[in-house]
Order: sequence, then structure tokens, then C-alpha cells
Amino acid sequence: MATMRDVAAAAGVSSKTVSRVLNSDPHVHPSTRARVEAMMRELDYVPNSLATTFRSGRSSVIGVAVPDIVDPFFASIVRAVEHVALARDMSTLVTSLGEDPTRERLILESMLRGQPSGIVVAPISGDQSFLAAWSLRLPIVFVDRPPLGLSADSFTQDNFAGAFTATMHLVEHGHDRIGFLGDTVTVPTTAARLHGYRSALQAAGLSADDELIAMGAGTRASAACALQTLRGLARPATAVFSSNARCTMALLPLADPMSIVTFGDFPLADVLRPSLTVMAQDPAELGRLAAHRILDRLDHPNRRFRRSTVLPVHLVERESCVVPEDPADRASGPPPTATRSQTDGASLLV
Amino acid sequence: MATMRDVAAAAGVSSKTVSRVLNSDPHVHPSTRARVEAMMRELDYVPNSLATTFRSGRSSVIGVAVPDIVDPFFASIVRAVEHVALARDMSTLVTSLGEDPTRERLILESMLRGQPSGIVVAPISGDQSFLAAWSLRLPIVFVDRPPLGLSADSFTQDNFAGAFTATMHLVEHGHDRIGFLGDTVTVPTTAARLHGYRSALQAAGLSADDELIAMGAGTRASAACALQTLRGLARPATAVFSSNARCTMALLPLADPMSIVTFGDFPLADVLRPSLTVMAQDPAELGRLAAHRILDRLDHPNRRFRRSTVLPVHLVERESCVVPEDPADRASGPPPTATRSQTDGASLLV
DNA sequence: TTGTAAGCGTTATCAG
DNA sequence: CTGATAACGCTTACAA
Repeated sequence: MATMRDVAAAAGVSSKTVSRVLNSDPHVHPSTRARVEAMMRELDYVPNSLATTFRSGRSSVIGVAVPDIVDPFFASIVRAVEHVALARDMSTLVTSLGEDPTRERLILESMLRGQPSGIVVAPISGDQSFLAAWSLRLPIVFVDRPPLGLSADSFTQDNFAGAFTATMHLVEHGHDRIGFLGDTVTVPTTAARLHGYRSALQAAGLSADDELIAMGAGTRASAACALQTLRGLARPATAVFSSNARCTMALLPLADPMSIVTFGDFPLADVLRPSLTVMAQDPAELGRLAAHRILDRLDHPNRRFRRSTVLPVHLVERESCVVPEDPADRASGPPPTATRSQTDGASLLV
Repeated sequence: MATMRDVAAAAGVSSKTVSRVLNSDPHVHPSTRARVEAMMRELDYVPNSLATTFRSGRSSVIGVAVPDIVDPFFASIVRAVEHVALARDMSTLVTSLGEDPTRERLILESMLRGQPSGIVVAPISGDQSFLAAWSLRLPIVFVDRPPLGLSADSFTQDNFAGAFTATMHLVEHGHDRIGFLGDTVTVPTTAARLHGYRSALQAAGLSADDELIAMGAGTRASAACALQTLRGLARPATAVFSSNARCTMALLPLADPMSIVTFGDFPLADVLRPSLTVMAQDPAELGRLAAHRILDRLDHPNRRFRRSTVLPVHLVERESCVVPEDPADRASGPPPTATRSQTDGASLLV
């Protein structure tokens, strides 16, 4: 593999001149430049960006750590960061954090040892204080979930308001027994959504029984179990607010007639029958903003930025919310609005 | 930021000794080791892996380049590679190649300049000959699509046989007018699937009219257009073989009664109504094999490996294939088998 | 316009 | 068991 010195020797110049050619330094005689460029081609010279990074200290890599790259929500974030990075000629180092909170630190520190220019993190653990020392040296930006035990930039969504709105939407359809489906309250987003759900019930003058709340519903088996419980209550649930797409997708095969609103849009949510009413998030925007913040911090080390940015979420009304089956209610309640043209408003099989 | 030298000075040893401690070299006196380790903690020493990589030439990074990280198929490949890499304490550099074939080379070369230990590529362009020089220096493994203009390891799927089987499945249900939906024949996988489709029709004694083949059907608008064309033919199509999940997902909202088999399983394919019959691929296995091949090549530089590995795909029969609507046929043809328990075998709305 | 010298943080070599 | 010294390939000063 030809190095810069090889090219220099072949072109009869010093390696500094080759470096100048490489970096488009104007202070190079055109003929010298031509000669060097010819030699670079001839020797198939490719700069070793590792050496450049090492020497200059500037790595031009943005690290991205998300819980799971296969989740379309996080994949969208990653792609958005990638897109922004690419426009600046930077690359992206992606890693999945997985499910185990205890591994988060190891994974992130391994990433940080590679001296990235900055990192974007959607954390899974309950404590990011170990990043404090690192945050002095490079921008660390959180997405989807705010940092815990650390002050850092974050771009999140209004989970509370979204859950409140979603729950209220069900209340407005006449439901007074609304279940909550989630993974675990230790995830801050789920906690906030649960809070929003509870507040909505309270605002509607409904009781928020603990028996309506089903956690750990992220698999088909557990979702089935949760649904069975909800429907078997003395006063059964007639609707469900699912706090994330994973729970919803686990719930879907169960084909039970129950109204549902879910937090987070996902592919095919509008194609299902009935199509799903969702609180739509904008993961790409989250990723875009986070990446730009990294670049802004890099470009303006002394500028002050707003630490926490909370994006709104909005209701996308489709077909999955209807009035409860009680005949009295059914007569009086208006049918749900549907944005999908092909709907017949009849089937209700989620 | 403390460097190795700082630690060495503080511990009263040379940096080489610190290096030995770091690398668990047994030839270090326990007391020395203890002193060094204490200093590392005290100074919050973190090794600069960039320097290590630079010096040693071994980067412990596996690069992964896929068309689109948001596509669950490619995301699964990435996650599998990540998983294998992690077990070896290596990290993963991920990049999306996007849609533009002319950018592939730039993106890959940028990745290669970072001196990864090896790379896994699902290419989008029709020529990877520019990688020949690189493949001398590091293992390059192709997934999903074989390299063109280059001899290199590849793990692909039996696109021909899969398409043949899928098409035959429709033929066996009594269809004699079967449309083909795809993106573009320039993608080798699509070309192979088209070939399999054509061969199946031929084997069944059916004519493979060009008017049955719709390319560029990857968006909802174009899929709608394609479907309209297929249904408007003098002898209309009664079934469709969709050559990839993207086309299928574009087709789904159209809610037209038509039998369908699609190449590649995807989330919720079994939850749709009717649930989709698919030729299932195993992207995770593809990624796993590719990553292991990288490691194997690294560990055994002189060993010879089988260049091309083609994985089988298998039919997952669900509800989306039925006999054509012709009353005569309907009476005689058997109803399709369904693997999904909730099916009623009636609705046919894809 | 071009070159020289030094060094980024680590590991390899070889000597003690 | 430990250390001095030289490298890895490039960029940053500073000269010329």
C-alpha cells in the first residue's frame, strides 16, 4: 500500500507537498500538483484516514447508539444522522445497545475510545453519569430519551401530552375502561406515557385502576396474556392505549375486537384492517436535529444552546377507535372519522 | 485527557510497562501492575483506540454497507453482523448506500480509508471491480447480492428457485395469468427472480407476456398504476408475484382482490388480512455467515473458502393465494391451506 | 512555492 | 521483568 512518502519520492517532492495537494492547498505550483496527482494515480495511493484522524485529532465520525437498529423508529433516526453526516463528509459509527442496561456503559465507552467527533445516544439504562467526563471533550446528544444523572443536549418528544391526547381520544369515543399496554416503567418514555394516560383518565373523571395497566407486553405471548386479563375484568376494558409500536405489533395478531390507539406510527399501520389510529412521532426529525446539534457544537464550541428540545406528536386518526359495543352507546355515538379512503368503517378486528 | 505516558510518569515506569499492563502481558511484576493500575484509575486513563489501531494496523472494525438501513431486511443483516462482531470485541461501522449507484464507490472507498478489518457489502451498483485492489488487503464479503466484475466471497439466496416456487404456487392454485412486480432488472436479485418467474410459467406451459411484467413498482403510486394495467389487460392478471417486500408494501393499500405471493417475509405479513404467503428469506443468517467469514479470513489468511454460498428460501403459506374468481374454477379448486389459526379463509382483499 | 523537523499515542524491537 | 528507541502515516510549525 503506497503511502504519502512513496508518492512524494516518486514525484520528487517532499511529503508535505503531497499533503498540500491532497488538501487542495492553493500554494502549490500547478505543474507540481499535476506531477503529484499523476503519481498518486500511478501508485494507487489512498490516504490512510486513520493516520489523518490520529494526527489531527479530528475524526469526522459521528457515533450513534440506539437500543435496536431493527426497530424502524431507531433505524429512521440512524438514517437521518447518517444523511446529515454524509453532507458534511463525515461517517457514522452505529451500534445497537440491546436490552441489557448493564452493557450500555461498556458499549458506549468502547465507541468513545474510537475518538468520534460526537455521539448521538438513545439510552436504555437509568444512569448516564459516567458520560460526564466525556461530555467535556465531545458533544453528546440524546434522542428519544433524556439523559439521567447528566446534563446534556436532548431531543425528545412530548410523551406526556401524546399519551394524554391518545387516551382522551378513546374517552371521547365513549370508552370508560381503557387499558394501558407497555414494556416497563423503567424506560422514561414509558413512564411519561403512563403518566399522560393516568392524567387523561383523571381529567375525564375516570378511575385509573392498576388492573387496567399491563406491563411487559412486548411479545405476542405476553400481549395475549395481558389482553385476556383486560377483557376478563369485572368491568372489562373496551379499549387499549398501547404505549409503543412493539406492544402494538405483538397485540395485533390477537384479532380481538377492541379499540386501540398506539404511540408511534409504523409501516403498514395504515394498511391493517382496521387501520390503526396512532400518535405519530417523527424519528427522522429527531435524528436530523441531533446530528445538526453535534455539528453546531463542533462548529461553535462557545455558543450556548437550549439543552432540552421536546417535539410535539400528533394524532393520526384512522379506523381503530370506535364506540364501545354497548348497544345504547352505539346508537348515540358518532362513527369514527377515517382518513383512509378504502375504509368501510365496519370491521374492527384488532 | 491522560495518556499512557502520563500514567507511566505517575507510576514511575516506562510507557511500555503501562502498555504491558493494559494488554495483560504476564511479564509484569504484580506490584508494578498494581501501581500502574492504581494510577490509571487515578488519572481516569482511557486508552486511545485510534492510536492503537493506527500503530498496530489492526482496526477491529467491521464495515457494513447496505442499500437502506430502514429496510428491515437489511437492518437484520446489520444487527447480525453487529452481534458477531461484538462477541469478538469488534465494532461495526454502518453506512447506507442509498439509491444512486454512482455513489457506491465513493461511499465504500470512504469507508475503506478508515482501515476496517473487513467489510460486508450488499451492493447496489453493477460493478464492484474497483474493490479488487482493496480485496487484496482485507476480506470483503458480499451479502444478498453477488459482486459484479470481481471475485469475492458472497452469501446470497436462491432467488431463481424461490421465484420459481412462488410462481408455481400460484399456478397450482389455478392461476394462468400471473403478473410480476419489481423495481428494476438492473438489480441482480430482481433479474434472477424475474428469470425464475419466467421459467415457472414456461414449465407450466403458460405464456410469459411482457405485458404481465411491471417494473418500477416500488411506490404506492406506481404500484397502483401497475395493478391497474395488469387488471385492464385483455386477459387480466388474477394473481401477482411481487419480487420484493417494498413492492408488496406499496401494493397492499390498494385493497384489490388478487392473489399474491411475495419474495421476502416482513413484519406484520402474517397479521394482514388476508395474511401474506411469502418466500421467506433469512437475513440474520446471511449477516451471521458474512461476519463469520470476515473473521475466518482474518484468522486464517491462507485457508481457502468456498466463494459463493447460496441459501435456500422457503415458502410460508398463509392466506393470500386462492383460486381465481372464475366460478367454474372455484368449484373444483381446493381452498388454500392456511397456517394461521385465526383465518376464516374468506376475505381476499390484498 | 516548497521543505524540514517534530510529534500525535501507541506498539515492536531489542537491549538490559 | 523492565526500559530506551524507533516507528506507524500524516499534519502542524517554522524555515527557506
